[in-house]
Amino acid sequence: MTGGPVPGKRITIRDVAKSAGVSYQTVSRALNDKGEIDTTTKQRVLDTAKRLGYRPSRFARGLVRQDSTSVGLVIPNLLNPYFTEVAAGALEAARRRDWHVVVYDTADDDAQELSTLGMLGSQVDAVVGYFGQPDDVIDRYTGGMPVVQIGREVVGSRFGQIRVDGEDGVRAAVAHLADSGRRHIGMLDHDHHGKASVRYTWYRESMAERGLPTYAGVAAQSIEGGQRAMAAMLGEHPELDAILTYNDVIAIGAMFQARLLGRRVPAEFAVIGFDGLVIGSMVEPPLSSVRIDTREVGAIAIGQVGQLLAGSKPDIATVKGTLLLRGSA
Amino acid sequence: MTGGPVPGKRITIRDVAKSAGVSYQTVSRALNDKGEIDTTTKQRVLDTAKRLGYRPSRFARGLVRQDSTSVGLVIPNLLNPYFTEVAAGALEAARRRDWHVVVYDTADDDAQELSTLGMLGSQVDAVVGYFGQPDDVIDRYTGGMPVVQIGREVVGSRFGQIRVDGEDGVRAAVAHLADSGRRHIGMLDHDHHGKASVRYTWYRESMAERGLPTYAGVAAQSIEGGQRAMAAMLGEHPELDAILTYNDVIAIGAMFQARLLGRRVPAEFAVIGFDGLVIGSMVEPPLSSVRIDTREVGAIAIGQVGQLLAGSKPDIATVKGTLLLRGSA
DNA sequence: ATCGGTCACGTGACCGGTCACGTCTGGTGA
DNA sequence: TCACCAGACGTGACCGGTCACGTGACCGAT
Repeated sequence: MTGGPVPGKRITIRDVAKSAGVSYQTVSRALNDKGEIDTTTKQRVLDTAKRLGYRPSRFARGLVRQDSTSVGLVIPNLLNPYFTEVAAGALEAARRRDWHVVVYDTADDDAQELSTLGMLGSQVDAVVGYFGQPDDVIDRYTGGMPVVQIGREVVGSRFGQIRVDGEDGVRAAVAHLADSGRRHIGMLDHDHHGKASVRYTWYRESMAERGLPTYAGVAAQSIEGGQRAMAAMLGEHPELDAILTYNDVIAIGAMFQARLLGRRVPAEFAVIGFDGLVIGSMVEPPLSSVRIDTREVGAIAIGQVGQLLAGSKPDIATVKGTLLLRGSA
Repeated sequence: MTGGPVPGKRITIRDVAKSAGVSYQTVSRALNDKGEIDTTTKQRVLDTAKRLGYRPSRFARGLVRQDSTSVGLVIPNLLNPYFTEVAAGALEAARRRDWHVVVYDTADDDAQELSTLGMLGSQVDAVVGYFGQPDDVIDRYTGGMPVVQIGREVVGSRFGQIRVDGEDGVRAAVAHLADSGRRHIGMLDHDHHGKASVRYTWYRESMAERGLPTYAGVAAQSIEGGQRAMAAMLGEHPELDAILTYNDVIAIGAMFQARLLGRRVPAEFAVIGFDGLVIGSMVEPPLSSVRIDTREVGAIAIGQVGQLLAGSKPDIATVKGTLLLRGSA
């Protein structure tokens, strides 16, 4: 009557069989609703299975009947809509091939990333994602599995790669700002690992071409992060009349903070983000941004997985960013 | 020299062994960096493995060494920030227990949901999520696995359950609107399966208590959906001076549309959403809402999984919604 | 009475790995 | 020279299921 699962040992199909007085095949039949089994026997088996707290092993089950391909999508932060938009794009593309996608959040944490990659090996057939670790580490942890990296600048690994090329977009953004009379254009980069992003490089080069001074700051990739960084930057450089940001999330926070500090946007202060998120059009004023086609990024990633699984190494794909003017600049 | 993976058959560890002229145990040693193997042999094995395109079976590997618990989180739509906030809460709680969480998006599609649940059985140890299917169907597809349902009104199944109780919050919202002189308060419900949500019931009862007329509309759960529904509703009932919505995403679209149609918010037209999303504070004006503690929902869900895995059935948990006034009402 | 067919169930093999142990080889000390 | 030992590798069992097939009981038909 007590029953209940025993802590130490796993309950197998054979335990159920023994307890119910049948062979394990009969248990399997009862569990999987196959025919060729007496109704009363089936019920008895089902009852003892429940009483014993039996749960089938996902591995043993998967070992026999091979499921469809499943792709792991590793993203640093579910709360950043950019990643969920990419994920949605990948989901959609995978759906067309009848693949499954499982999403993993690494919380922007290196240890989590490794732990995730480790378990990934026994969960999916291929991995797509944004990784912080160097290639060789990822290689070790994924153990030969197809891997597609998004937005990584390092080239020439065995992985599939998608480059996000926002150079023209950033140049256009700077041009737009300068042409509308802005002279003190800053940039809020990410604060990741303490090294500047390529986006910052694009900004600096564009500014240099025009002989404009640069103002650099870094922000945590959240709305609050953008707010704090904007407050600090405006405190230090009140003369600023425009800001570019590493991404839209930071931009939204920055714009919000700038308005809190009395700057009228876009009249006195212009904001241009990066990503072109949908929610950018809902803030006030609607956020201008260097837009990336997130859906396409996701779709390309899935496409590269297909090529890798088929055994060929795909070319590096490039997705270009384009300036999207909405209202904040 | 050609090598390459053969399409039809899976390459096993024994294929590699045969091709390298060793036993499969030696291959296993080489692959797993175990000792007791000659360096040159190891290299030779590694080379042939790569040449053959060998990839270890995730199932066979998992069968032997049992990995840590992993929980599947099934959500209808990654693009709705409410779900990603809940997911983030669950991720955080799972992280504390050293569990893994994999996120599945069902695209609000019944077939996808079933297909996902089916594969889930061989991927995770427990499932948490928002399901559209009736309990018995879910029961069949999950095959005895612990399941925690969020936001389902049907009670009394074998699953863990989390109820989102926004009744007081909705009542407070209606009270607030009525007290500030609104008389024509409508509600935009979801359009799912054609049946009204409990949130709508709460609205209707609150309105009835005050003897106010009700105005009902339905919206797809997206910003555009909210826009369209709001446009339709204002077309039909221009006298409306306030709107409640099924969730914040709809509310943001609705508010945006109301302003496009010339309504000043909150002066002439009040909007109150449901969820209390972070991005609600970034729109103009900041969105008032019946706030749900998404982080807590995620954490409770993981807690219930723990209880179910331990063999006990948790009580139904209830998370209350509270009125959060920000600016749109 | 014998045969064939169906039903309910059991037996063996297998999926693709890992682990414990056994075996073989070569080198070393007595 | 021989026993001993350690390193390198192979053999068998096993993980927990599913599937193809075999077996025995029971039934009606010939």
